[in-house]
Parts: sequence; structure tokens; C-alpha cells
Amino acid sequence: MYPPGVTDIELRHLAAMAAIADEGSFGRAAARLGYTQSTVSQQIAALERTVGGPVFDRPGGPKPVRITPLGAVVLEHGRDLLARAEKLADAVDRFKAGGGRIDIGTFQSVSNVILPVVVCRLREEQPDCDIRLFEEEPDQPRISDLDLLFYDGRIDGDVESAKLLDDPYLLVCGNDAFPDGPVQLAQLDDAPMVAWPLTCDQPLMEQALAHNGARPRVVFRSAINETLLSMVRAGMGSAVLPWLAIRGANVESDRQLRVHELCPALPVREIYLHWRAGRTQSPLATRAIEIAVEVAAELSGARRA
Amino acid sequence: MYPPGVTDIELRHLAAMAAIADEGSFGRAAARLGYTQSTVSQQIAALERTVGGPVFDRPGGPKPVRITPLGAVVLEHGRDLLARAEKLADAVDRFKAGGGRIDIGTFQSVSNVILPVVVCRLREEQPDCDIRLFEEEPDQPRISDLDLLFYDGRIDGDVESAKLLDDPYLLVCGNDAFPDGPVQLAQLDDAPMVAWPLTCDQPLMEQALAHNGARPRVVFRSAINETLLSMVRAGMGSAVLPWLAIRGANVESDRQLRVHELCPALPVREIYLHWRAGRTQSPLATRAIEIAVEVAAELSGARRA
DNA sequence: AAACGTCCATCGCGAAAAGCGATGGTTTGC
DNA sequence: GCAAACCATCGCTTTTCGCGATGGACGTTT
Repeated sequence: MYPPGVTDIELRHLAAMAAIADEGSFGRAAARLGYTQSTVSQQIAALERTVGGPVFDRPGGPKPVRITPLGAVVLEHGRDLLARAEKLADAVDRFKAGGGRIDIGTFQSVSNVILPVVVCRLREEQPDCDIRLFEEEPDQPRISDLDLLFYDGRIDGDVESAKLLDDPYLLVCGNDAFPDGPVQLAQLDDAPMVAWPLTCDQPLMEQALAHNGARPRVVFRSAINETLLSMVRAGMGSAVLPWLAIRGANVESDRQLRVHELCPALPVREIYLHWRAGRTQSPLATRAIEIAVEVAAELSGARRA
Repeated sequence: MYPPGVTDIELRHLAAMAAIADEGSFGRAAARLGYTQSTVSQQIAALERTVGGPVFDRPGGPKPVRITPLGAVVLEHGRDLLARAEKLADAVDRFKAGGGRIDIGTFQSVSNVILPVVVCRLREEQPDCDIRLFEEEPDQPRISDLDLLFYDGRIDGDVESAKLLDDPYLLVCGNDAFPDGPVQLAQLDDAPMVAWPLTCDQPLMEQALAHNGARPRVVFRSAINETLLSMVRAGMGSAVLPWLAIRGANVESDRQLRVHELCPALPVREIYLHWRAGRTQSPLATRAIEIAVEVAAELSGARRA
């Protein structure tokens, strides 16, 4: 792979060489490096052994040592090598401080409500970090190549997860569709309704509706919440949406719309944050999980209030 | 100078890491590197100690190990570091094979006769070498910053030298100025003459002329040999030039000019090659000295023939 | 000229580390 | 379950690292 001898080069020796070149003396270089003069002398001897020739001329006496032509070649590349090593150390430090890149998979309502806050706080703590979001959603959520994945449900495979919050379904309808207070599920039977496409938790929710004797007529499907709500305002029908989506669209302050709890309540949609099991996380990912849990808890509290 | 820890990085460990990343297994990497599996395991452990975290996830069993986010950071820079180290080794090899740069100081006739051959042979052996020639000639020849210096005389200071050849002075004159055979120095007294400027050996030569009762009238001085010879052809006067200069200008095949030995002969001009004492030479410089001596010897032989 | 100061090389020693072989624990696949 | 593949760990030997002390070389000073 690498030619023999390449890995015999020691950065310590190159650092000693650079210090000597700067100071003009083995002894002063040793002092600067925190070594003994004899140690530095041996380090240079070792370096000269590996490169196969002297790198300094030692005139003897108080004259400063001078670099040889071979030494100049070694030093030129050596300084470069040391600079690169320093860059490596810097990169590691930045990484451990939370820098670096993180790839997060997300979906619909999480993108609208939770994620903005998470990203914001993360960037506050780590202005230089590189956060990449992915919302492509094939039928199966893809966690390979992602560090973190938000999803409303569990995922099979070698995955760990944190439950972020319970997201109950609520009814959004026109101002005068129902009187204040909870709405009986049965009242939704055969009612016109707009809804999300049948991905994620949506099929489960509709089954639960049906199981409770509510078979609404779905007159329109869209993944865009704003579109759905416009349809509700237009009187096309009502919508059963999770609380997160409702909050994300500021429905509560919309005088044309009203939100009702459902009775009996549908099974809540559960929001999870997933990551691959058995893999060491980056500090950035670890922190992102913590922040996501925090944010979710705050949201949960806000909902109950 | 360098932050602590930078010089603790070992190229050996990075090489092991790269091999593992390629092979997906500590054992195979060990085989490739010529180490034992346990050794590689410890190398990675050491690396992980210096960077402060795991660089590989070991799933256990026949699954390939996988790099961690931290490991990815380290590996990215590590490969770079290894590539640079390889460049260093390459540069050293090239240098030892005679590559690299050489700075040569020269003057007038050496530039014309000796140096072209030396440079030619050197470049034949080392096509990639970087030969730089300097002909600036302040009153004092400057050997600092030069690897090699041609000069017609000795130099004071900490300098070693090789005598290349004796370069006798000869008389160049018009076809019919003197009969064939040696010319008595006395015959040059008050004769019109063109000559070099009073640098290098020229003052010494003119003193020697005077000392032998010949005080020619110098009617023109120029450092350009061709100019001087044109003047001789034009009948302005004759010229006392060293053999090297005469050969460099192809005087011998010029039917308008004739070359005479002088009687008694003037002290020869001695051509030396100098280099700073007590300094390790580059192989290229060493070889250049050898070649220069060879070329000078050939020229010496050619002259005597 | 002799004494001094500065400098690097070298020697001996103790501590640390590298590398090896053998062993043991884990996980996967049959 | 059993076998196979894999990595971690332990004990051991050999090598290396770094130190302090000493000595030789050179230039400067007296």
C-alpha cells in the first residue's frame, strides 16, 4: 500500500527539525519543545537514519547549525506534514466540540414545527456545523446514510429511538359545522373530508376512524397542509389532523376555522426520533437528540395547556 | 509551537486505519501491513486514545467494522497526511538520486567552454534537475547562496576548491603581424592591444606583461570576446587571451587570425571550482564537481595535443 | 597560549512502548 | 447448538524513548 519507510517518518522528529531550523541550535530547540538536548540530538539522528543522510551541518562551537540540501528537502515537506497534522487535530477538536456534519431525515409536520426549533438551537450552539435535511419519503423510511430520522411510528431494523411526543388527532372544520366541545366520531360518518395521502400514520388513523363507525367521504387528498385547510375554509369538508399539523398552520388563530377534540379520542400518532443502533454517534447527533427531546417536551406541555 | 498532541499522531496508526477502512477488517489489514491482528488492534486503540474517541464500530462477528463519524474525520485527514508523507519520501529519493536544484556561479570563458558541456552531461544523467546559473560578477565573487562557483583564482573564506585546469595566455593577432612560432614578450611593448576589462585575472596578467618589459597600449576594452576578436581582425591591435577564450571563439579555424605562444610564457590563469567548506553537498553538486573535473581534464588534454 | 563558554555526540540506565502469540468473548450463519 | 469469523486482552520479549552526565570540537577571550 504505502512504500516501505513512509510510515517510519515520525512527526515528532519533523517537529524537532523545524524547531532547530528556527532556533539555529539543538539546545534551544529542545528547550522550546520541552525535551532534553540529548533527546533532540537522538531524534535528529533517528530522522537522519530514516531519510538516509544528514539534515544538518554541525559546524561545532557557538556557530548555528545549518540545514543541508537534503535537510531542506525534508524540512520543506516536513513543515507541510506538520501543518496537515495540525489541521487533523483541529478537525478532531471541532468535531468533539460538536462541529461537523449531521444528516437528518424528516417528514411533513415535524419539518414544520419541531425541526425548525431544533435546527435553530443546534446552530446557536454550533454555528459552523453542517446540518443537512432530507425529506424524500419513499414508502419505507430510509435510515441508512442518515444520522437521525424523524418518523411517526417505529421502524424495523437495527434502530434505536426516542419517543418525542404523543400527537393526538383533532378535527378541523368550518366555524359553524359543529357546536363547541368534543365531536362524536360517529358524527363524521359519511361526512365530507379532506385528508393527507395514505402514507405514514394516515392509513392507521383512517382505519381507527372506520373502526369507530366513522367512514367519512374523502373528497380530496394533499400533503400540503395549507391546501387542505383552504379546502376546509372553502367548505369542501372537514379534516382530521394531528395537533402538530394544526399548530404548524396556526389554525387556532384562524377565525374561519374551529378545532374540536374527538370523542372517543383516536389512537394518538406517536412521533419518534430514530438512529441506527450499535453505532457511535457524533457529539453533534447526540446533542441533536437531546435538543429534539427538549423541544418535544416543551411542545407537549404547550399542547396540554 | 505546535499544539500539544499534534506530534503524538503516528503515521503508522493512520496507515493501519486506512488499511482497515479499505479491508473492512482488522485481521486482513494486519495481513496487508505485515503485522499481527493483535498489533493492529493495539495500534487502533492507541490512535483512539490520542484522538479521544473510537474511530471504528466493531459490530462483532463476521460483520465488517464500520468507521465512526469521528473516524471519518480522522481518516479523511489521515489519508492526506499519508499522501504527503509519501511525497516527502519521494522527494528524498529523487534528491538522493541526484534530483533537486543546484545553483552555480560562473564567469566569462567558463560559461562559454566548460559549463555548457558540464550542464549537458548533468542534464543527461538527471533530466529533472534544476540547474541555475549566475554570472553576476561584483568585484568579489559571491559564494554564499551558491552551491558551486567557477572562478579563475582562489577565494578567501571557508571554501574548498578543485583546480580544474591551467589556462595559459596566448597571443591572438592578425595573419601577418608576426612570423610563425613563439613571440617574445618584449615585442609587445608599446604595441596596440585590445583586452578584457580589469577584472578577475586580467590585472595580474597585465602586471606580468609589464614585469617582462611589455607595456602594450590598450586601445580598447570589452568583456565580449567576439567583439575583441573583431577588433583584432580589423587591425586595431592584437590580444593576449587565455586559451579557453580562444578555443571558445573558434579562433584556430579563423583564417584572418593567428595564435602564437608567448616567450617567456606568462603565468597561467588557473581555473578553480569552489564550494563552501564544511557543508554537506547535495549528490547533484558532488556529481557536478566530478563532471567539471572530467571535462576540464579532457580540455587540458585537447589543448596539449 | 591557555582558559572558558557554547555546542553537539555519546554512554548507561530506567521506564515505556511495540509487537507477538495465545486465549477468551461476541456475533453471525448453518 | 456448533462452527466460523472477528476483535480485545494478557503475558512476554525486544526495542525504543527520554534523561542525566560526560566528553570532544570549536570559537572567543584573556
